Amino acid sequence: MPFKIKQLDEQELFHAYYQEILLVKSRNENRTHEISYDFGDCKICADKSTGIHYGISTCEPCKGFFKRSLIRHLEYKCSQSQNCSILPRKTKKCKFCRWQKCLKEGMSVEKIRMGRIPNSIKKHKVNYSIQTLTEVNKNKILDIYEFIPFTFYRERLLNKSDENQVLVLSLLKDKTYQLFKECNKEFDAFETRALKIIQLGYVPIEYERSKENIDFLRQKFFSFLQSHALVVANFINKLPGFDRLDKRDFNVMMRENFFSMLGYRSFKLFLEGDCFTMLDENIQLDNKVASLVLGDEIQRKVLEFSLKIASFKLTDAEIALSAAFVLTTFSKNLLNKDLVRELNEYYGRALYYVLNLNKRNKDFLENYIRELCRLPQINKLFADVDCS
DNA sequence: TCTCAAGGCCAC
DNA sequence: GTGGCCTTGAGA
Repeated sequence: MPFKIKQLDEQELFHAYYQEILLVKSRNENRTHEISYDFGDCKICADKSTGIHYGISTCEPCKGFFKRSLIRHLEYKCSQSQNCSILPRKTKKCKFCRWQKCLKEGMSVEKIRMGRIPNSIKKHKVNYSIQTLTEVNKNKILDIYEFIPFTFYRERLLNKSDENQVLVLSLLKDKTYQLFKECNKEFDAFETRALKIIQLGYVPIEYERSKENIDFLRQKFFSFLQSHALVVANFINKLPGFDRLDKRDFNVMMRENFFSMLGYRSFKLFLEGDCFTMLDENIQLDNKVASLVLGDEIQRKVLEFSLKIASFKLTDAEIALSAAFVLTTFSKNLLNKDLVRELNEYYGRALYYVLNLNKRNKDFLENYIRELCRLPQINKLFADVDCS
């Protein structure tokens, strides 16, 4: 998996590369050699990938399977519980689960891209001779960098190739975006609903300020927060590099960013001066409900802040990377601070890369960062609400 | 011109 | 039906 930030320590990694280089050397002595770009593992079955097929990195069999299934997938049925593992080089894979995994990983005919990938990204030409290799000193890792193919690991070790940085940041952006989208499907549906009812002429429902109503809504709000916790935990668990967090730090990260994450899930639902997040299929967490649940003052502050963030009209990729960046920026009481600092470096750069891609100007960046800095304060405001 | 993903073909 | 290999054609 090219997205894992660390599976081997640097010594192990260096050793692995060194062995690989010696193997390549024995096959290609004294000639110019091109090391092809490594597509990594097939996203469906973890076999060796042969390229980008229907939008994602897959092996030939999974490419063929997806192609055949475009017509046949309706016939597929799972005889187990629809969570069969899709293993490489096994012909008896469950077709239903394999097809579901193709969809989940993002295979689609809409993502078909013809033509070549720019050489600047895809290939790195290296010239070497026996002479050079025999001079390689195992203790001087820097000397060997010139022979290491472009990979995420090399980026981590080298931090000096512009081309590779773009590739890594782009992969990180895509993966984070995909994970966020996956976790936030429910809220995306709220957005569709919101746009529809705004078009029809939105009128908020009135709730009487009775103790009974407040208790009822608080209970709904609490259940809503429980399901939000599951979504955030799932998102954090799957983010590249975050699997290295231990349980304690994971909990700290969850606690210290719980409501910031709710914000990132729902900023797009702040429309027309109101909030269109749904506590369940019937109850909208609009301004009036929020006032009953949180109290007037907190509701007003949260609304003002959320409308401000909503006004930036962030793209989905910006939202996803901001969420990951915030998680690593505002988690303070951690044991493994170095790890989170390292993750913060990556996600911060990926976010900056996306903001640049979207041609965000200096004013935008300054204003956005200024608002981001208010997140811990808003988070605390929320956390102090007594929902009991 | 070259690269590479899509789709075709066919042995298994 | 699967998957390895080949041809085709888009695009850098």
